[in-house]
Amino acid sequence: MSGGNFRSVESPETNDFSNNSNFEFSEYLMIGEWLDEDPSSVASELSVQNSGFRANEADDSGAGSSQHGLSTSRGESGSSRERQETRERVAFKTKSEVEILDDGFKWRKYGKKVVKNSPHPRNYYKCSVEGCLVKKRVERDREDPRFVITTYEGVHNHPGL
DNA sequence: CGTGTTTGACCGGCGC
DNA sequence: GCGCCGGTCAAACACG
Repeated sequence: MSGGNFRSVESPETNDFSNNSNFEFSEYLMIGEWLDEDPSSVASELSVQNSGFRANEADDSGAGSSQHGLSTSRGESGSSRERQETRERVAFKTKSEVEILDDGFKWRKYGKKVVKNSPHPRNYYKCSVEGCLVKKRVERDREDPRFVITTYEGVHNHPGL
């Protein structure tokens, strides 16, 4: 991996996705956008939109240019309770054969676990940027392996935006 | 040499 | 109190 940049400034290399259908239509479904204190809106808001997500198989060169709307900065209210930042959870259901979805940021895998509820393993990623405590959870749909559930947790802090 | 990936073990919370 | 489940860390390794 050597994306280097988080967004824009893609390598001049030619993206040849022949064997693997690199559908750029990447459509993601916003499963839910809820806070730790508002789990009522889970799986309630379903929106189908088109973004600049791109599915890569292994080698990727073009950094997708995506500007998430994750900016629900919520001031800390709870006195002595939990840390700060790391509450916004956004689940995306993307139709992709690969789990490596380049959202424009670099992620470092820090663990893999198999949940009993799914015959597929769940991958845990964290932003490689220091100071950025954003975490990403990637999991496959247990009934539709062709779908990938990507859950973003937290907001990016690095000056990349 | 550095970074990131990989796998297993460990831990905390919750349920029973 | 123990068992289960999910989540995280850590050491080693692979690769550029």
